[in-house]
Amino acid sequence: MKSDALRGHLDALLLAVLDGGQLHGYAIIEALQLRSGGVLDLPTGTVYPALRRLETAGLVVSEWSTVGGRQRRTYRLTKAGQRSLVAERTAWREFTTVIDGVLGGGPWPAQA
Amino acid sequence: MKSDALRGHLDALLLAVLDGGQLHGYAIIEALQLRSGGVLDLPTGTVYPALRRLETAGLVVSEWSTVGGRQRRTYRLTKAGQRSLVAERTAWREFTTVIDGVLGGGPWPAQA
DNA sequence: CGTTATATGTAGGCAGCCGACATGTGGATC
DNA sequence: GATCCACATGTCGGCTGCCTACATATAACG
Repeated sequence: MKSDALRGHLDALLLAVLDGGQLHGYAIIEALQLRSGGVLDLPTGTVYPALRRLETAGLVVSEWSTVGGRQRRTYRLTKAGQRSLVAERTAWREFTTVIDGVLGGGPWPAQA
Repeated sequence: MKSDALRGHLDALLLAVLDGGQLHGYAIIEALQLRSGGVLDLPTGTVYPALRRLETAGLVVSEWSTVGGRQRRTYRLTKAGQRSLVAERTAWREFTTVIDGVLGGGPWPAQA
């Protein structure tokens, strides 16, 4: 899958995995791999800055902890983040409907 | 719909409308509006350069004509373009499947 | 004669994602 | 006890691609 396709949908993915419970960055990457059947393998250079952006936007909050001597920054959704996730899911559905409508139609899918 | 979402899918849209028959740039924009129910309103600054790119890539060819005193550049799919469209449709299906899998799952969609 | 619809095009900018790199711990292997 | 890998976080620079704004020209309508 060409990486450009992800553009603009990354936030939705991150919010979605965090909807299943709080996770730290590394675990988020693993969760995305698992949920996507191994297709999504997002680099840290993509995920970590994205999480910071979400936190700046108030959609997630983070908390440091130490597990087995290792530093972890655990993120969880805020109320605003949950609302945003709902909006993202709706936007995604609309988006796919529109693209499907254009791609799907054979010669011409009848207008209006 | 935020325009970033389109990233990486524009080529597929253009190829798809041209699959219904040859069209000139302006008509392509109108066709996309029509097929999307008015949601897609792509600016000329997006569509025209994209068509040039597709032509450079050998996926479409263009031909000038004059209709009612107005210059038109009409594009049509090449064999490579049709093949590319098939590939784009497949990629789109895989893409939506993956994202749906991540977004859709409630708390956890059962692994592997 | 001015405005709108038709029709094409370019240049510059911005945002998002990624590649490469840097840093540090813990456990296993040799 | 040294080395290597998995775990864990982070930054910076760059590329790519879409959009805004602008420029141009004809036809039709008022």
